[in-house]
Amino acid sequence: MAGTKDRIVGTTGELFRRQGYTGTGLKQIVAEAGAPFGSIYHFFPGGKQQLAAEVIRTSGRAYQQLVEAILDQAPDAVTAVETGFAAAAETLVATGYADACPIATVALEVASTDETLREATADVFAAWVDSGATRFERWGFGPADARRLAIVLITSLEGAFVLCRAARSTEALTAAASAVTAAVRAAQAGVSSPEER
Amino acid sequence: MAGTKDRIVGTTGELFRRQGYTGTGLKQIVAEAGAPFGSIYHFFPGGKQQLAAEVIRTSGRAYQQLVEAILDQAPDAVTAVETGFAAAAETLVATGYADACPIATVALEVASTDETLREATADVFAAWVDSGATRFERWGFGPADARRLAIVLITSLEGAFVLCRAARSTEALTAAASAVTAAVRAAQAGVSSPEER
DNA sequence: GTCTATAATACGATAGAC
DNA sequence: GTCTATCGTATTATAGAC
Repeated sequence: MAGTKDRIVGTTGELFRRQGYTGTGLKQIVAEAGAPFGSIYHFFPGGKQQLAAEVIRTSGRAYQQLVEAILDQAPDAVTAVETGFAAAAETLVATGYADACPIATVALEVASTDETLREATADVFAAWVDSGATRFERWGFGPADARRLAIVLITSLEGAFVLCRAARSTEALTAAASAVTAAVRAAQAGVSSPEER
Repeated sequence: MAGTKDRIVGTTGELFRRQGYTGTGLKQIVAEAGAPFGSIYHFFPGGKQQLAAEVIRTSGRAYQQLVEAILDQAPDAVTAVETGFAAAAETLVATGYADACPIATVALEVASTDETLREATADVFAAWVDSGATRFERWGFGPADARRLAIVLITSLEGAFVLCRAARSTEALTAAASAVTAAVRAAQAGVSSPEER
């Protein structure tokens, strides 16, 4: 089965991840999705922008669930972080450094050019932060630390993706993971400033 | 003065930072640079790709010197990190969340679509890492830790830029800074893996 | 070298037959 | 609801006058 609309959203998500928003044409989308051109404007009367908004939210939700599945298997925060970054590195290599964050490229493109789509990316990131914070709280951190660590986790992952895709190397993911675990351990020790040791 | 070529490169850099590579047209570039259209192909026979390659390397070098100037004023690594992230946040707010990393958007766009430009972005990031590593060595870290911390610094900055520009908030930069300082302090303590405590 | 006009093509979007 | 043909307008790139 797989309805035409879902097929359009799915392939658009893959194309956005590799080529970005402005770099992906509607013609290419329908060609790769095996859909007639008119279907886009039938399902998305708002055109490319409306399609993009739905793609951002859909792929953002899917990626969140993927990461949650990995994090929820880990017994503690440090293990979760290490497993998550290792999985990200594996995916990156397996896809020829193409499949990293599904919305980062689009997020940077639209941040200063399209307010509607910027809000869509902001909503996705906010949901990711909430999801991560919930898990850090489960692992015993207070609300403030949990939120901060969730942001650290996501920013480190996003930044590493940028360097890894450019350099075609996973080194940045390894380095970033070490910083996140350092931040986690510092919070576990109850200090976000130095002192003891 | 300011030669036509330099003016084209400069405005292209500003446009790339806000709109990305595919989102910026050559017509818009010459219009904003106050240059005739033909000048682009006079100075850059290779067209948009050659112009982009030069813009990536030029703006990458400029941003590196800007960051180095900030880092070199700090007495120690932690102060340098904190000052650097604070400066980035100030710039971000002052420019309406437009001026973050000059090449990140382009780097993600071309990573899987243009091998020539991907290499240009990779070279820039590599130079940044070397520059940062040199400074961490100056602050007393061994070569391996220095390189790792430099990568941590850059990835954290890049990732925070993504979230900050999307959310129009500097919270991610603050959180990211705390992780970098945690990583720096962990390296200072001589442990990058757990054990003692 | 500077600048303009234009070619060839791709874009997003629309109209309308089926 | 599916599909095609097409409309304007963008794009990159080129040719050629000055």
